[in-house]
Amino acid sequence: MPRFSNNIIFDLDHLHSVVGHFADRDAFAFDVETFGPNRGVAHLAPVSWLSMATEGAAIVIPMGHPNGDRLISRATRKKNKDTNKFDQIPAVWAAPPPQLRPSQVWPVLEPLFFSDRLKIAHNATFDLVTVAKYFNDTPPCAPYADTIVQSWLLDENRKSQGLKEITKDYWGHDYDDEHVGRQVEIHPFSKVARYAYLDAKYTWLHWRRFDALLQAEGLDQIMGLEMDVLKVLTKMRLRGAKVDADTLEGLYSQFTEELVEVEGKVYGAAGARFNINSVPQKQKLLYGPKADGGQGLRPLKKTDSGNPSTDAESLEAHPENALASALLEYADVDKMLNTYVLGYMGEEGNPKKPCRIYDGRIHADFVQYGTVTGRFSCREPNLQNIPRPDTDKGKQLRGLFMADRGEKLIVADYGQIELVVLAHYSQAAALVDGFNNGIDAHTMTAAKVFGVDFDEVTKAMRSAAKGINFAVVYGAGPEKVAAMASTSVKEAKGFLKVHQQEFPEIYRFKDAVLRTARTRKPPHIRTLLGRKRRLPGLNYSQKDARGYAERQAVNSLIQGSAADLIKLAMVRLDKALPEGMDLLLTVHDELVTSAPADRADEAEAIVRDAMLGEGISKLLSVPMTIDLKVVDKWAEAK
DNA sequence: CGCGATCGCGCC
DNA sequence: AAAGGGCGCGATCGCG
Repeated sequence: MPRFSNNIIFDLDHLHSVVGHFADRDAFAFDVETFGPNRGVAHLAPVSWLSMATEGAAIVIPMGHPNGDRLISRATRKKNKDTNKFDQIPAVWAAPPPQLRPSQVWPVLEPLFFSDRLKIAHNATFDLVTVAKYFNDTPPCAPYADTIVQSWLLDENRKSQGLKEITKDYWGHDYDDEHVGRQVEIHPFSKVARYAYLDAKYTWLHWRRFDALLQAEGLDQIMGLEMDVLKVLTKMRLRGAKVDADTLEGLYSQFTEELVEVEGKVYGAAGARFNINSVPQKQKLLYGPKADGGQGLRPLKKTDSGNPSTDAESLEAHPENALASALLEYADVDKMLNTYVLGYMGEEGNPKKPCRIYDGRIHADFVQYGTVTGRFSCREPNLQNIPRPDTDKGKQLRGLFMADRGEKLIVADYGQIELVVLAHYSQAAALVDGFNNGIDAHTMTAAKVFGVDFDEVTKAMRSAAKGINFAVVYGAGPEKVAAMASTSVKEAKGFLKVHQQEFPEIYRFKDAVLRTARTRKPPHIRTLLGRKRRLPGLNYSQKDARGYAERQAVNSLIQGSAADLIKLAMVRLDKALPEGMDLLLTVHDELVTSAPADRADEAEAIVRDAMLGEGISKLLSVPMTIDLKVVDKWAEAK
């Protein structure tokens, strides 16, 4: 095989011989180029290029690229007389060279992609799910390595973990100034060939480099967990979560109607029509002098740029004002309709708002490298911020996510996972005792802070204690605690002082975390399973900047350890689930699994063991708990 | 017209 | 710069 020369495969004999060479190696990197309107939707995107690389060699396989290299007419913009907008006229290229067809290529690759060789990709879930459609919706099998996850474990604070960015940073090579990968089908053949080849080549080079760095930093264990997680995420993405499309249509009508009605209320109260979503206009109308048509209200707080805030908290401070109340109503309906209902349905003819439901299911992208703490993020759409079923609309929206016919959802979430982790690390006696005796953590905190028995804790006391516990985990000050407990700042200071007396171990723990973290180079914490969060700010000389880093450090240890635990639970669950049962969603401390209705009991036991069994519980000195419900709709849990 | 910043808000 | 940690997304607005 040639050394990293641009080796393009045009015929089956060549393909066979190349695949044979790759099969002789333990590991290879691969990358797909997709095209067409669904090029970014992994489970739909058709592949026009596959590139592969291993030690000293890389190849590209074109299979349907539409362009040759000779330019016939360049891209232009033309004014459309009807729409009065510019139409993009793409460049026209000479005919492409004859290429292998996908139906010829993939069967030859099958033995390699389903072998025990290590398959390496950058953002591997995308490539694996993309390739799956050529193999009966089955993704290539493990073992996997993902250079985007490696890059993230090595530097979680990096702005972008994209292949182009890290290649520039680590190798000093900027090879995609023309953004060829964004839309390969508008570029000439040779340019795309070179691009695809470099993607695979650098994926390989990054893997080698990162693998050594991860070992050197003691991050190989957590990388192992993440690669097990990757397999689970690939299955989740392929499966998707079923949504009730008919009910969704109904919600569209209902919310649209309601929005029009509330809009009328807003304009009535304002005395005129205006751009109802414009923050500057709302500021004028709410806080401007009455002489100018404003309401003359007193602002509660300011935005970052110094203007009076129009957020819900500010509007709620004026319950007697009709405009403020109407705007609150409007914002709620607007959010539900535009972010959720239309976010899933999409808008006809709006490429920025595509329909997210494909086969009756939403195939969200749980982003493994999406946070600095180790949690997942989720996008297109985000299924981790669906309204809770506490309100009518929340119930309706969460109720869209339902079990398939003849199936049930098993919804399980960890109880107070962050406080359990805090108890484990701090060994705060009161907290540990509370968890050992199955007492609600906020009630326990309230009893200690207010000096009463557990059964004497009132709602208000528990609510204040909840605020205090949040303050501990997030590092909030007395002002925030006061706001949460709706008391004075002075009283909140008192609460925090008593808390410190009753839970001294927590404060000693925090100090110890920071002391240790500061001595490391660079300053960082390590979570329960060894994940790093680097916090250079811990050594800043400026007090408030350092304080911010200190809050992040403590929170990252707790939040990141909780993330480690649920990731481990996901891997255990996926391994234990038999055919026909699937993990669908993961929401920080919650897992949603589907199973045949007549096997719900079996599924429940599997979920319980995955989340609480020996392999998990041994990691903490405090007992974990879960709240588990078997339901038809997600909204019915809780 | 595309892009980033800002504001605001849904979740854990 | 930041005294509540972590996200993604929609609408607006100003910039190039």
